[in-house]
Amino acid sequence: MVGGQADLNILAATEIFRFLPVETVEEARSLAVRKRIAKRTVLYHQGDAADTFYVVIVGRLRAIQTAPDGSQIALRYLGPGELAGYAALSGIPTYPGTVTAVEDTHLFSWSAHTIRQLMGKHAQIAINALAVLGTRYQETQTRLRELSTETVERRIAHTLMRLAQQAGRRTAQGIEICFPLSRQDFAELAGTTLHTVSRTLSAWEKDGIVSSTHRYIVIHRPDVLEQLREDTL
Amino acid sequence: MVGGQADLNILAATEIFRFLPVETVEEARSLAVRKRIAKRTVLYHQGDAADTFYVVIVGRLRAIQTAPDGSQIALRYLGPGELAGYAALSGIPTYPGTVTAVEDTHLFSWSAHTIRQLMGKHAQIAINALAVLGTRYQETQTRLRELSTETVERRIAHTLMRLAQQAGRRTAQGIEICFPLSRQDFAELAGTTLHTVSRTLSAWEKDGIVSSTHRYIVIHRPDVLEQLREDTL
DNA sequence: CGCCTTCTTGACAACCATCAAGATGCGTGG
DNA sequence: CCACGCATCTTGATGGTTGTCAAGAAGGCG
Repeated sequence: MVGGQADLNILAATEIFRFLPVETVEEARSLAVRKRIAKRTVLYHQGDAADTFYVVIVGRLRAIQTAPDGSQIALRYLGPGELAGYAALSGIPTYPGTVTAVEDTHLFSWSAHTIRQLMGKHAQIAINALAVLGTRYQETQTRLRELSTETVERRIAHTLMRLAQQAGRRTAQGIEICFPLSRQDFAELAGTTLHTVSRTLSAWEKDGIVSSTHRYIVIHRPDVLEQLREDTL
Repeated sequence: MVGGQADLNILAATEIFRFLPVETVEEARSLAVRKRIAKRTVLYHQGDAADTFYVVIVGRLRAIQTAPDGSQIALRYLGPGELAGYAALSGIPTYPGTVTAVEDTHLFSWSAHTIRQLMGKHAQIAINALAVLGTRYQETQTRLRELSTETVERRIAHTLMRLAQQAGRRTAQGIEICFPLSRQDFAELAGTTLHTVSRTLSAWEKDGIVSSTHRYIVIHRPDVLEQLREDTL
């Protein structure tokens, strides 16, 4: 389905197809289907049958979960090399969240059946997937604890540092979150409201810790945020 | 290390060694080490090197995560057939939480190295592990959303129903949570305080929805709780 | 039987969500 | 190129949910 040496190199660098013999990556590539989706379009909906598995090549996705009453939280942002649709890997029947594109995004995709067969044939793929899920699971557990025990300000600090780690770009000014993120989006990640996020970031901006211009945030003093996280309130 | 047909049957019924040829279960068993720990003792500590993987045979474990300031939440309760120490599976260097025994507990254990070799040799084990982690990950995401968007009462209802599903026993009176759980323990699961849990359960007890006697809870009217979960507040 | 853990209930206050209104700034179309 | 409109952001005022503090009751275990 997909050809070219470049694609091979790209796939070999993704979190799920790492550490594999070239011929295995080649096999995965030969079974993959390319897909492109435009900014703000939906990749799949919460509740849909989890029949496709994706790897992000270029762009960025946002996974959210919506409650019956309409309120929602952001589960995760996904960038190049990361996998989307873990439900298809795990054999979970329906997607637990909705995934939309934050930017124009290129993907590779496989049917759930295909990717599961690949894992059965090449255990390393399953082991890679396990590493990914383990890491995400751990991160979610930590968010749960933060949400449960910490004040909003510290949670916002945590959230920002996590974003920096996942999607930060070092610049002369500090670390920039390299995709557009509104106050509302940020609030859905931190488990609070856009108002509180706005107030907190304003306060930090006064102190020179961060600055933000139209949906892009730059962290000037990661050390101060780090300290905010650690200080026993 | 471990012998006996009974052990073989037990292992073949666990979530990680399901769907395997007998000889593979046999292989896993031959590499396992038995372990017993008494009520209230620690299996491993948060931050310890994740070098051992466990499967619960009899008893019950509690996984908690502690914040630097000492506050903690319950990540999960683990019963027979469930795995403990997923970090050792995923290649995460240290345990993200502390696991203690709620009751006297029998376990099988493998070194991280051994279990990872087993997965490399038998992809189905890795795929089983993936199913387990995927399910737990999804559950944690749901808890995160609940904690983020729902009122305490609804969260307590959710928590109780989840407990019923994971460790409930049908009786003439209703569904009983089949291990001792203090108000404090419950609060750490629901992400609130023991006071709020106490108040809420008292109110429900007045309405005949639940009853509780010394760390054991019985749900008389699961339907009412279910409705509480769904009603848009 | 007594101590200690667990549980209940009340009073209070703080944190943060909600409501409200205005300011800013980007994109689009004229 | 400019201006209008809409999305986004800021800031203030208010109130509710729920955590915190306090003290006593209940019940099990040694």
